[in-house]
Amino acid sequence: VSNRDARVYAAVARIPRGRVATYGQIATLAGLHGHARQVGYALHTLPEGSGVPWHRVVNARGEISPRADGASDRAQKALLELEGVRFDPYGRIDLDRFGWKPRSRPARHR
DNA sequence: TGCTTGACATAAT
DNA sequence: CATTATGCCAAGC
Repeated sequence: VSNRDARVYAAVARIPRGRVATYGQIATLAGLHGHARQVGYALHTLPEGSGVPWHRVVNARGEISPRADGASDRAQKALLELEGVRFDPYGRIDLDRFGWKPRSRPARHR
C-alpha cells in the first residue's frame, strides 16, 4: 500500500463515531487537498481487514456514493445508522449535525 | 506508453 | 437545491 493510501486511512480513522466526513475533508487531512477522487480510489482499493471506518466517508452532499457494487452502499448506510447517524427520506445525511468538524466540538443545535 | 474510467469537489446555470 | 461541465491523480487495459 502506498504512503498516500496510508494517509487517507489515517484521516478516515480520525472520524469520530456517529459522525461523517466528506471526501474533500479527508483529502485535505490526508494532504491531498483538492484531490478527493484519489481518496475514493484509495478506499476502493482498501483491504477488508484494514480496520478503516470507510463507511464514515460520504460525498459533499452528505449522501452515500453509489458505486457499481450495489451492496457496499447499503452496508454503509446500515453501519452509519447503527452509529446514530440519521438519514433523510432522500437517503441523505444532515451534514449540519453529523458532518464532522475536524477542529472543535460537535455542532450543537438550539 | 497512451487513452479511458473512476467511492469526488467546486463553480456556474 | 439540482444538474451540468471541468479539473485533479492514479490505476486498468
